[in-house]
Amino acid sequence: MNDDAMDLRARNSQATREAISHAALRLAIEQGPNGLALVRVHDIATAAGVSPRTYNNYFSSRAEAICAFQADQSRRVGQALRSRPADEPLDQAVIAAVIELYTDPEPDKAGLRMIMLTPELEGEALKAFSMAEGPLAEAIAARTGTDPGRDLFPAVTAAAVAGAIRVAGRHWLEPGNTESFATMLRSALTCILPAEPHEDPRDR
Amino acid sequence: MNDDAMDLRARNSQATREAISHAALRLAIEQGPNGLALVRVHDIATAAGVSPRTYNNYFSSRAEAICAFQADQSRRVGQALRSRPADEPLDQAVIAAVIELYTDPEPDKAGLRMIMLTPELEGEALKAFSMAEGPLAEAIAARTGTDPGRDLFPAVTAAAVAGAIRVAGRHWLEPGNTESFATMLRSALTCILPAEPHEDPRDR
DNA sequence: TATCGATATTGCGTGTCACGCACTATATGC
DNA sequence: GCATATAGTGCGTGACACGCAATATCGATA
Repeated sequence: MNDDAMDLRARNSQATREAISHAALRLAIEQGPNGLALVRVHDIATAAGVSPRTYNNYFSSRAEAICAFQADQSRRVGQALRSRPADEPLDQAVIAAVIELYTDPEPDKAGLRMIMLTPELEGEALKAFSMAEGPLAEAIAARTGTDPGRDLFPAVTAAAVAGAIRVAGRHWLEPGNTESFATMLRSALTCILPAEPHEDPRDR
Repeated sequence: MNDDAMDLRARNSQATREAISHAALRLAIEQGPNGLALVRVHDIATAAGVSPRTYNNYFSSRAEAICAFQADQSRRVGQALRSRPADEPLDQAVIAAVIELYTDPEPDKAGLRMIMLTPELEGEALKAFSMAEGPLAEAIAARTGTDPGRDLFPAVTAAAVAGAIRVAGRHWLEPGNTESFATMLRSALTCILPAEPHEDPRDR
């Protein structure tokens, strides 16, 4: 995660990756949610200062490049939860972690709008948000002491959290909306987070 | 939904749609999760008895055709919830509706495995499951008397339910697993369903 | 039942894309 | 400073999605 932790090659690689992804998102935003077809691979590559073939070494579709930032963000949720104090109740820890992660740099409304409101990006956007589920489920399992192999709670909760973030984003983008993103996230997450995992009566 | 409720033309349309989708899924299963590239559009069209161009009138990608059944299934969740008795508590109603819908015809394990375990299908599979969210959120809002414009509860719960179904499916597919799909669904849904919507302290 | 009109199906052409392969340039480690 | 692993690139290919226009087919109505 820290650039210092990576060797020089990996850092360069990461840099071009971000250059491509950033260029892709920027160009997509310029054309708006209905002009995605106008964003050609050649343009993205040129804007990022690489050849089209190189673009394709990093991403296997335009959608993937455009949504890469959201995907990376999602991947960090698990780690964010792990960095919360261990004695914090699960619900508060998750809420705090998510809010911190999604509002530390001012969230990019244009980018989120592009990703969530472009029909051709729907699948990739869902993939991006669902990237949080795996690591998050593990972090939840670690925190609650549940075995993710037997108990569905961690995976289900992780999926629910990812869904709540998505819904919060959607509502945040809605036209007449004055609330902050943090507020929307808290409202959404509160809907599905119990303080402790339920006892499943079927558990053995 | 009832065939009788549709125009004859619409019924034929639906029939070819299903023929194409069915052929696509069948061919995909034959090649397995790692041979999706071998399923050509031409093969799907031929197997369905239509021209390649016609296939493309119904679906705009192979992935969409393959996942169409799951998508249709998801679309029915809202209606299934509405058909539960009005005095049933929300959690029980949702659980009963989902189990009924997903186990009435014996669930197609091979199809589910194909859809959920094929990397190239991941985005489309997520889209398919998320198809449930819209109608389901409306049904939940209707049942709980909440205004989906102001309150995030219906949308968030719908997303959580869709996620829980997904996770249940994933676990159901896991190798050493003797439980029935219904059991997995109940376990998963129990993790995220409160009997009643929470009071959001921020509500006004 | 015969005819008309709407609609589904199809063929063709086009632009784009993803990717395998082989070659070159670059920089990393010794 | 040199050998070598790794990133970047050019070219060629196969497949795909889709617009357009012509045709076949079906369903309703008199």
